[in-house]
Amino acid sequence: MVMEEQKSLSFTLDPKSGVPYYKQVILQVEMAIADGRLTTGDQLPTVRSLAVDLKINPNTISRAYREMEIRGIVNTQQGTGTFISEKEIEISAVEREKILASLVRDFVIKANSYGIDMDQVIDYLQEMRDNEPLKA
Amino acid sequence: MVMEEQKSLSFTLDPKSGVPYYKQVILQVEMAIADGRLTTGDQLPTVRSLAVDLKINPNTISRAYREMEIRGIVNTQQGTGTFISEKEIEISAVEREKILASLVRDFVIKANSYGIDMDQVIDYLQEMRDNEPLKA
Amino acid sequence: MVMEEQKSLSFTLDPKSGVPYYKQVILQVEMAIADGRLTTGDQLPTVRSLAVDLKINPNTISRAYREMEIRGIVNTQQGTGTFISEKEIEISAVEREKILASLVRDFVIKANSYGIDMDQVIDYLQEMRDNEPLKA
Amino acid sequence: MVMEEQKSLSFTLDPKSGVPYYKQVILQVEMAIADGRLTTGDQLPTVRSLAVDLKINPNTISRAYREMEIRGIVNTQQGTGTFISEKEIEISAVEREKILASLVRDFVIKANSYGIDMDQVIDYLQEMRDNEPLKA
DNA sequence: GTGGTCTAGACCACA
DNA sequence: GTGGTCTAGACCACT
Repeated sequence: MVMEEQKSLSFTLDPKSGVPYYKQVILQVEMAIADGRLTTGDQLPTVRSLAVDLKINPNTISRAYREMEIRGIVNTQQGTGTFISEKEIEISAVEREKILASLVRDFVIKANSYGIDMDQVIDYLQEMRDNEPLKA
Repeated sequence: MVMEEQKSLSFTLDPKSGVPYYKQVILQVEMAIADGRLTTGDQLPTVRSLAVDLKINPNTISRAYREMEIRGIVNTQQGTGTFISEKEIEISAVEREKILASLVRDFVIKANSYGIDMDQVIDYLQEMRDNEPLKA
Repeated sequence: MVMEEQKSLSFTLDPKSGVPYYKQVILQVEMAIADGRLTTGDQLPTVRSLAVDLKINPNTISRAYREMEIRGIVNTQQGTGTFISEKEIEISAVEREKILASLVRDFVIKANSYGIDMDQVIDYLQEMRDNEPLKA
Repeated sequence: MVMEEQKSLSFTLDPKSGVPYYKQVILQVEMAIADGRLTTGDQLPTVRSLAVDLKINPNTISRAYREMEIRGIVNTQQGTGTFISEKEIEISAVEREKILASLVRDFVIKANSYGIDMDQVIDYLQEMRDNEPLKA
């Protein structure tokens, strides 16, 4: 029997990383969406509560949320909250294959600049996937 | 006869990463030294040629080289060029891991934004690897 | 002989309109692009200078510029300035016709809700166009 | 026989306009009164039906109606409905012009973002009008 | 010189 | 209660 690891959504900030706080928040939301911890309609923590949690200024959270709103990642309703928006992805398999190929090509070139080869990447990805929670 | 592994040196910049260009250049040089693609005495591209290659302002390359000079990573000889110095570059496993993680994370997020999930990405990469086993 | 009216780019704010300052700035940039006063590569006023001009806080200008950056309208380079980005619009005539039709349909419905008919709209548009500067 | 001009009453909301929903509703009622589509004694849609129509929270419609009640624009009779009161609505030419300008401006900007310029828009609209001269 | 990030705090608007 | 806007001012990073 396997422990059903429940990867809950919790935000953390690394002050030393050099990455701005608001970007760290965005990245964490994006990753949570990518691996299924957040999906369409889910509510994000309120600006104020997350600010308290992370011990930073509410404006900084606000900025992160606003930026995601502009990008269409989340949907904000005054007085109600901020929610993961519906992603309307309607592309054919062919199209998707094309996009994937182009993304991979760019990525390989970039990884190559850092001396990272595909085996490492694949291993890393598999590890990531295997640490995912069972989706509902 | 075995194909000798050809790890070529090539620079890439990601304008959207938020990482300043000059830092991206430094990082790539360091990684190349760390994994043997560059070694003591090797010449770096000239400021101008690299600037043309990357389509950015030569000043930015200059700054990267200057900073590496200060750190003792390279040696600049007026009128001759910039060369890798004797100093050993230590890039910890942790550091490598971080870079890898950040590259992969950005990639996964981007793929996800097109509705491509990790499984598809992994499948694609594996297929790619298996079909071109000898390509660097 | 006709006076060549030179519609210069000057920003103005209407505090009474209820439209947030940063949105007013964005709208004015967008309109300037739409009618040719601003085009690819043109530099916007610096954050600070525009703030002084409009007598508002630089952060507010910053916010407007940042939002346009995210939307891909402008391109920002640290230490250099903010520039109108190249619009890469590559759509076929057929596609464009489709989009236009759909935009117009939505617009007509909306205008209708406000009791505005097409004749008024057309007149208004023609007036707008005729006030444009001669493009270089 | 002449077609009687049919100015129908229909509500629309633009989520991206930044104008709160309740204000958009009020504005549209006011415009309808101003140009005769609604007149003293006419009944407005019920809160619920309009909320369903516009797919928004009934509270938002309530608020719009409440505010119009306060301003004396409408009369709410418990259990019966909401009716246009006797008060005259004066919407100045300036006000109308403003609304028209803002609608058209948003439309032009949007079209422009797809690479469609004003001339194309005007041509399209004129053609439309000329081909369907009798359509409301 | 340029823009970027963050804070602290005020006040407003929506539900 | 929610998020939105704006200010004032500090400090940092890039050219």
